[in-house]
Amino acid sequence: MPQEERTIVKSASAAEEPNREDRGRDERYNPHQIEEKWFKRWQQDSSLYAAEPHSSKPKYYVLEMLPYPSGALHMGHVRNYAIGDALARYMWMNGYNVLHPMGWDSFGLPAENAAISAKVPPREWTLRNIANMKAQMKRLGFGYDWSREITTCLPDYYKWNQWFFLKLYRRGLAYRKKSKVNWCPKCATVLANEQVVGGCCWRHEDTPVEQRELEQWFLRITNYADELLRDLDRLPGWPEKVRIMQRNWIGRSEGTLVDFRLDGPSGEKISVFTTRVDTILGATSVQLAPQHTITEKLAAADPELRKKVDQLIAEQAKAKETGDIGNIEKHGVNTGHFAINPYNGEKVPVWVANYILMDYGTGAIMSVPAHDERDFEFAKKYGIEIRQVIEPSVARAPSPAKEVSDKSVRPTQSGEMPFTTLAFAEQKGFGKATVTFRLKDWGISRQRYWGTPIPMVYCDEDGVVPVAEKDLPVILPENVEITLTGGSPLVQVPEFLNTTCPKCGGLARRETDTMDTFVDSSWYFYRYTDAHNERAPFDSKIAGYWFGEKGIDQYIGGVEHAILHLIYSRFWTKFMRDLGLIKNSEPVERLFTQGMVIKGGAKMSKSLGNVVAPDEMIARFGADAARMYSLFAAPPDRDLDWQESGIEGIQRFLSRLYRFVAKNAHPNDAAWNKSIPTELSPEARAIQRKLHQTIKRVTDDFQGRWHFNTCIAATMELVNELYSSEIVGERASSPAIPLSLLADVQRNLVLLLAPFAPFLAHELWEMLGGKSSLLKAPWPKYDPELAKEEEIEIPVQVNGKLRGKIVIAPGVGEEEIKQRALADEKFQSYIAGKQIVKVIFTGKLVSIVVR
RNA sequence: GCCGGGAUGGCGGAAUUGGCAGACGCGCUGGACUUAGGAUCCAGUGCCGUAAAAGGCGUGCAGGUUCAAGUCCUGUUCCCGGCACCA
Repeated sequence: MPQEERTIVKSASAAEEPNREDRGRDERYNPHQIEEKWFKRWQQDSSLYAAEPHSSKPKYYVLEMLPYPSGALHMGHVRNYAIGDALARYMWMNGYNVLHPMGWDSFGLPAENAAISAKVPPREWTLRNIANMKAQMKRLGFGYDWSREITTCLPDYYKWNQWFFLKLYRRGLAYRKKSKVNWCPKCATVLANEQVVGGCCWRHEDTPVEQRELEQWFLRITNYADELLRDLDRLPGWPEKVRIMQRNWIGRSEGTLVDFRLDGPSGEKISVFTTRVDTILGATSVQLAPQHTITEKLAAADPELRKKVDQLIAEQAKAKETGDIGNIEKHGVNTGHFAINPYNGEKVPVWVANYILMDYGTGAIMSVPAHDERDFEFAKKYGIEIRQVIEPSVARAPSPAKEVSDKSVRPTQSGEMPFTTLAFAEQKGFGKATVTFRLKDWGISRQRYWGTPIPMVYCDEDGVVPVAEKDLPVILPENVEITLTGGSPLVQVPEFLNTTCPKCGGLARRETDTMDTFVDSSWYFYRYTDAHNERAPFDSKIAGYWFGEKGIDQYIGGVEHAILHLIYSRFWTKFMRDLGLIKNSEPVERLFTQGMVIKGGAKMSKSLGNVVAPDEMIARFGADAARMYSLFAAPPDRDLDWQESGIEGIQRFLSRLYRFVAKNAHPNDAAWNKSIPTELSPEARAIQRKLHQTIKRVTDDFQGRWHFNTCIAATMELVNELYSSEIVGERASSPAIPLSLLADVQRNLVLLLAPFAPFLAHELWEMLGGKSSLLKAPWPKYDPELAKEEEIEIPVQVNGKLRGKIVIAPGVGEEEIKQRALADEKFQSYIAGKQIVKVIFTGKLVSIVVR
C-alpha cells in the first residue's frame, strides 16, 4: 500500500517535534502505525470473525445491506458498516455466536455503462471494484466473516437465482405477459414501475420514461399481497415508518367493480372500481384514463378527440416527470359519447381526464361529484351535474347540496346502500365485490447483459420450455459487446442464443433477457449461512439455525430500501417457506434504517462537489477516527452532517486517551493485578464511581436506544475526569491511586471503546497487559453500589421557578427533604410571609407552591 | 395534495417516564508551557443585563393543561424524506 505509507510519513512529519525529550515518542498517538500493525495481525487470522457452525452460545445474526461495487466506498457505507460492526463486536463481547457476513450486489447497469465508457468488460470492472472495496473494508477494520463472502454476479451464486426461477415457474408464480412497460431510452432497458422516479428513470433522473409494449417475465408477488400486508403487524422490530410505507405500497382497497356500458351498437363494457358503490345514483359522468382502450377506440374515429387526448397524455407525463402527479391541474375532454348506468339505465357522458391513471384499478371511474372532492372539483370546472344522493355530502366541499339538480334522488343515510346496491349488482351480474391492490406483479425481465440469464428456451415445436435443473447454471457468456442500442446484447451472441430444446432436442432459442438485480438481493442473506453449497441454495437446517423463527436478528441499511428490496425479500421468504426450504415467514426480525450522510445540509453529490472520500479521511485521521466520528456526530437514525472539525475532535480524544494509557499503564508492576482495596480515598472513590456510572451509561445507551453518540460522550467524560483528577492526571506528580484501581479503570474504558475504535482498543489492551483477545473479552459490568453518588443535589422550585438547590445524603426521607427545603435560608425571600399551598417532592425535585 | 420524520446556543448534538434546558464535541475568548503554536494542558463560553452580582428572557410560531412542558393537548409555519388524485 504505497499510498498509505506516504501518508504515514506525511502525518508524522506534520506532528514532528524534533529532539524533544520531555515527551517520549511512545506517548504520541500514531493511528497509522497502530492500525497497520493490527491490520496485519488480523489478516493472518481468518478465523477471527468466523461464525461457529456448532455452538452452545446463543446465535446472533447481524447484517448490513450488501453494497453495489461501484468502485469505492462512500461515507454512507462507512456509517452503515460502522453501526453494524459496533453491534457485532458488542454481541461478541456479550458471548454470542455472531454471524456477520458481507458480499457484493454485483450485477447491474453501471458495469455495462463502464464497459461502454471505459471499454472494460463488466466482469473485470466489477471484480476490480470488489477487490478495492474489500480492501477498504479491511482497512477500516470491519469484522466480517469473509469465508462466507458472496458475489452475486458469479455463476455459483446466480445459478440459484435460476433454480428459484424454475421453482417459481413450476408453481405458476412466474409467467409471461405482453404489457406496456417503462422504457428508459438511456439505459435502453425496461424499468419496473417501482423503479420509475417522478416519471423518470431512477438512475437517470432527467430522462423521461417512455412506454413500450414487450413480452415480459413477471413474478406473482400479488399472490402474497394479503399476507405481506397482514404480517407487517407482526414486525414490531421494524420502524413504524417503514411499515406504513409498505402498507401504502401494497394499498389494499375493498370496493366494487361495476360494469357500465357504452351507449351504442357496440355496447362495450366500461368497468369502474369504486369504494363507494352506495353513491352510484349520484354518478353524473364516467371518466377514462387517456390510455384506456376505449379512449383509444373513440379517438381513432375522431381526430379532434385524438389531439386532445394526446395533450392529456402529455400533461400527465409532465406531471409525473416533475413528481407532481398528485397536484395535477385537472383537465378533461368530453368524448360526446355516453355510458349507461346499470342501476337505473341512465345515460351519463363519458369523459377522458388527465387525473385518471391507467395503472390503478381499471383505469376508469364513475364520477360522483357530490360525494368526492376531486370529482366535485372537476365537475364544477366543466359544469357537470352535481347530485347529492346520500347524507352527508362531500366533506369540506363548499355546500354542494345547493347545486343539487331537479333529478335528485332522495338522500339516504350513508352506509345504508352499499349492501343492497352490491347485492343487487351481483344478482344482476353487472358488479361484484372486489379487493384491489396497488401492488403489482414484479416484472423482472431486463434487456441487459450484466444480469442473471433467465433459464428459459423458446422452441418452435414446444413453445416456452424451462431449462432442465441439471443443466443449470445457464452461463452468462463473456466477451460480449455492449452497445447502447435497444434489445439485449445477448441477442448478438449466437453461441448463447442458439441451443436445443430440452423437450424435443430440436433447435431452439434461449431467452435473452436477464433478471432484475432485486432478485439477487431478495435471498442473499440465506446464502451467507451456507455460502459454498453446490447442491442447493443453502442447507435448510443451517439456515434454520441462523434464522430461527423470526429471521435475521438485526438488519441495518438505508431507508431508501424501505420498500422495494424489503418487500421483495419478504415475498421471497414466504415463497421459500412454501417450498419447504425454511420455517420462518419473515426474513428480518429487527430492522434499522440509518440516516443519510450529508455535508453542509445537502446530500453529498459530485455535482455539488461536497463528497467526502473515506480514503482521504483514513489517510488523515485513521480508520478509528473516521468510524467513530460517523457514530458520534448524530444518533444513527438521523441524518449526519459531516464536519471536518468534528472528526478532528475525535482524533484529539483518541490521542488524549492514548497518551493517558501510555503514561499510566504499568502491567509489570506487582500491584497492577491485585484486587482493588475496598477502602479508598475520596479522590480514588470518585474515579471509581465515575467508571461505574460510565459503564452503566454506555451499556444502557448501546442496548436500549443505540445512541452511540451518547455512549462515546460518556467515555469522553470519564477521560476528562481522569485528566483533571488530582491523583492520576497531568496534575499528579505520581499516581496517588492504587495501581489495581488504575488498571481496572483503564481496562474497562478500553473495553467500552472496543466496538467503536477497534484498532486503538486492541493496542491499548495490549499495553495494559491484556492477554486474551479483546474481541471476545467480556463486556464490562457495573456495580450499582459503586455507581451511587454520596450526596445528591435536589433542585428547589418556588412557584415553578428554580430558586436553588439543597444537598442531601442518599436515603433521606421525603418529609425531611421538604422540611430542609422550607427551612433553607436561600428560599426565605421567596416564601416568607406567604401562604404555603403545597410542597411537592417527586424523588428528583422539590416544588413549593406559595400564594 | 397525502403519508412519515424533524425544528433546541455561533455549529453538530444532549436532556431515556412531565421534574435542574444546553451533557459531549466543534468553534470562540483568556491563561499556562514554548524560540514558535495550527501541538498539549487549564479555565470560561445560551441571550439580555451588571464592575460583579441581583434580575429577566430562552427549545420554529400562537394558545392551552399542570406546582412544573423541549417533552402532553389544539392550531400554525418552515425544512427533509416517501408517494398514489388510489376512486
